[in-house]
Amino acid sequence: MALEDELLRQRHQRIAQIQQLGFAPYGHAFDFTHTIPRLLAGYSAKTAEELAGDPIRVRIAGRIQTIRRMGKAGFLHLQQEGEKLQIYIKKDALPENEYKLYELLDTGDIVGAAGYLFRTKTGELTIHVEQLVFLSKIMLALPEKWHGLEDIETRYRQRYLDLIANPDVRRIFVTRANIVRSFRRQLDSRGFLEVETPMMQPLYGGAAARPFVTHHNTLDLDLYLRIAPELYLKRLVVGGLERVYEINRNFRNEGISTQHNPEFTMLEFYQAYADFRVMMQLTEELLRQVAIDATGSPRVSYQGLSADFDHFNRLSMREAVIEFWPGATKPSLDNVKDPEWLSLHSKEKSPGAALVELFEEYAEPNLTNPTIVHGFPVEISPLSKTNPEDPSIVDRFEVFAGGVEIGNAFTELNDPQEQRRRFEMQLARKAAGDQEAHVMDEDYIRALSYGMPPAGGEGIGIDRLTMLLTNSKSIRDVILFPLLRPEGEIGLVAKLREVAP
RNA sequence: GGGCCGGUAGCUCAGCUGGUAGAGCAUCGCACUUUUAAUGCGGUGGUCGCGGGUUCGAUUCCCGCCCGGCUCACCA
Repeated sequence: MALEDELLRQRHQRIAQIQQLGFAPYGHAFDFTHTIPRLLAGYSAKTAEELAGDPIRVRIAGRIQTIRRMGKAGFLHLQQEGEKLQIYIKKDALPENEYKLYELLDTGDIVGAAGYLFRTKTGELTIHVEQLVFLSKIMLALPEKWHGLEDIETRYRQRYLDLIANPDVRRIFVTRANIVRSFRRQLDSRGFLEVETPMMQPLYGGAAARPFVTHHNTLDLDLYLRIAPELYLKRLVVGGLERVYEINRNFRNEGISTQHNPEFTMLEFYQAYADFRVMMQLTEELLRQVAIDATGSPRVSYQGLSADFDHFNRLSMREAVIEFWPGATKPSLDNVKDPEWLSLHSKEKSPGAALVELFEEYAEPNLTNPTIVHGFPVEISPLSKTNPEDPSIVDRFEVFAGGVEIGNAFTELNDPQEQRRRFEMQLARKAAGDQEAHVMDEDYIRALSYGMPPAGGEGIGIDRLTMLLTNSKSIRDVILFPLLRPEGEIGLVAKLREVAP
C-alpha cells in the first residue's frame, strides 16, 4: 500500500479520535491575544527572570512546524506569518483530554494554545501551555523540514506549500504588495485618480502584441482580453480626468520566458499638460521612492550587479548604440542616423527598426543601473508624438534596469488626423503580415477629435520591477500562480472517497 | 517552436559498462517531564513520469509522448 493511502487512513482515524476527545477536527473562531510576529516583537527582550517574576498570559494560533516528544512532555514550534514560536506541553500542566489531544497531533495541524511565557534552559522564549485547542487537521504530509520544498514545478503549482515551507517566498510577495502600495500612495498624493477600464475589449490596442480571444454568449460577441489599457485611459483624459492611473492585468498571447508571463500587471498613468520630459522627472521620483519603500534603500543589488535609483542615467537610443558598440571602432552619430549604415548592420528593413534591433542586442543587456533611453523611431511608436526637430523620432523613452525594460512613456499623440495616419500605417503593416500591428480604433479617433489636452503617459511593469527589487531571476517567482500546463490526474479525490465514502 | 538539462518513497537525494532499488527526514511502534536537525532501538512505505522497442532480463540502452527548468526566437 502506498504511503499516501496509509497516511490518509491514519489521519482519518485520528480525526475520529480527536472527536472522541471532544474536539472539532475543523474548528471555528479562535480568540488570540497576539500573532506570533507581534508576540516575538513584544517580548523577545524579556529575560527569564522578568518572565518568571511577572507571568504574561497569551493565546496564540498557528500551524505546527515541528514536534519533539519526550515522554510525558514535548516541544512544538508553531508557525504564523512566516515566524515561529515554541510552545511547551507538559502532562501535569494540561487537562487530561488536552494532553491526549497533544499526543494525536501531527506536524502541519493548526492549533491554538494558551499559557504563560517563559524561557527554557537554552533561553528560547516559549509558551508554557495550559490550554490546547484544535483548529484544523492536516491530511497529507508537509515537505521535509530543513531542505524545504525545492522542486520548482511543485512550488509554482502548489504555491501554498511553497509559502508554508519557504519563508523567503512570503517576503517576495509582501515586497510586491509594498511596491504597489507605494505607487498608489505616491500617485494619489499627486492628485491622480485610480480607475478601472475594460479587460474585455471589442478591439484591442495600446501595444504591439497578439491578444487572447474570448466570447460573450448573450451578445454573441467575440471579445479580446486587453493587451493594454492605454486607449481607454486616454479617452478619460479627453473627458477631463486629467491625472488617471490604473494598476491591473494585461494579457498577451505570446511566448513565456523568465521575463514574460501571459498575464502580467501593469501600472499606467497619464498626466494632462505634461510631456515626456515631465514624465522622466516623475519616473525618477516614483521609482526612487518605490525602491526605498520596498527595500529600505534606493540602492539595490540584482543578480550580483547594483542599481541605484538615486542616480538614473539618461541617453538617447542612438547614443546607447554607440556607447555599447562591441567593436573597437565605434560608429559615429552620423552613422547611426544613416539609413544605409543601419541597413548594413541589421536585417530589419526600416532604419528605425534596425536601430531598435542594434539597441536591443548591444545596449539593453548592459543597462543594469536605472537608465532612461529616449529618441525612439516613429515606425514602432504609433501612439507617440513626433519630435519637433526630428520627425524620424518620437518623444518617447523607456526605463531600463537590471538589463530589462521596466517602463515605457511618451508624449501622447493628440492630433486625430495624425493618429488616423499612424493607424493606417499600422493597417498596412498588418496587411503585410505583421500580426502585432495595431488595428484601427475609430472610437478612439473620435475621442481625440473632441480634443485631448497635451499629455504624458507611462506604463511600468510591476512584475519586472518586483523581480528587480526582490532579486528574483524569473518572473514566475514574483507571480503567485504563474501559468503552467495542466498537471494531469492528481488522484486525491478517489483516495479521500476510499477512506471516507 | 528549436537546442540543452531534468522527472527514482510524502520531501531532499544516491543508484557505475543492463542483473530485479537505497539513504536522511517524514510516517508507524517502544523508551524518555526543558527539547530545538532532540536522542536510542525496531518497522512500514516504490506502476523508478507515461507508452513502445531491443534483450534471457531495462530505473539503466533506443524511439515516441507528457510535465518542468535553462536558453534561442517573439515580446513588456
